[in-house]
Amino acid sequence: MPTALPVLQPEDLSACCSPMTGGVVSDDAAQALARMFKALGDPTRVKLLSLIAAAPAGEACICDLTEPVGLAQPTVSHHMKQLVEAGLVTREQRGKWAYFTVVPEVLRSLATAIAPTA
Amino acid sequence: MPTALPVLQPEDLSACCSPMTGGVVSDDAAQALARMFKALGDPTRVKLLSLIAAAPAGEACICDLTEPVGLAQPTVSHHMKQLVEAGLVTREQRGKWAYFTVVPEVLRSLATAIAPTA
DNA sequence: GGATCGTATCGACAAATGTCAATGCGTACC
DNA sequence: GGTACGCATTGACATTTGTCGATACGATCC
Repeated sequence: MPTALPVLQPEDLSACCSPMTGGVVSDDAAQALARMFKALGDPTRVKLLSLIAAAPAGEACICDLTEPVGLAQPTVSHHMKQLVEAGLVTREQRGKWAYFTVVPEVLRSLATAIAPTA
Repeated sequence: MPTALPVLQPEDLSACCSPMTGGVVSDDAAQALARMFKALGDPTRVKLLSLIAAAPAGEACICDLTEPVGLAQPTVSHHMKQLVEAGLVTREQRGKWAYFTVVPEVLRSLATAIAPTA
């Protein structure tokens, strides 16, 4: 990363997530959308998101995720950082553990952005 | 690309596109989903998809796309190949021109896959 | 304070990605 | 046939990405 993009905030959704197929998107919107899609563009991260969503209280810590995806802890931590920076997941520190939760509004916005208008 | 993955077919959708957040996805589903998301994980390709969808008959040739995205013709061709291989777009040769069209069913499936169940 | 545990960061590395100039391949038109 | 045009492929390059071991940071517990 050249200059460390800021974490995407839910407030940015209005600027990005009108349907992609309902008219040419602006450069900024394309950038914001691509940022989120890129975060989902790795099988491990798709699985991580799915694991978190399916976890008991809709939240999971790194220790819950390492074994299911079969990767080393630093690698999982790295992937989670990507998901957080894309705004798809939030991170909350509780004691020694970091709990991750999906952000449904962002997923919903992404879904509407991708759904064809026709 | 190590071994040139086959082009994703719409028939594969059932295997991949149940909601990501409605239970842990299989490795195959994660792979298929990530493949499509990765194709959308570049601002240029988001814009290309948007341009095609917004084009007069819902179709566009490379020559229509080069100028709006401001990239060289081989680069645009390369990006289009990615979108086609991900199954998001189809390619049809008519005379000298190659016409590209979005595949609404695939976009719809992707949208439902990403939409939170809760 | 010291030990332990869960995460994050760093450094390194191979592999993949985005980009372009040059070139090849079909198709249309003369 | 020859020429022009649209597009794909190739080769090259810098950048980014996914991965891990080693290490650092913070919180908890003794």
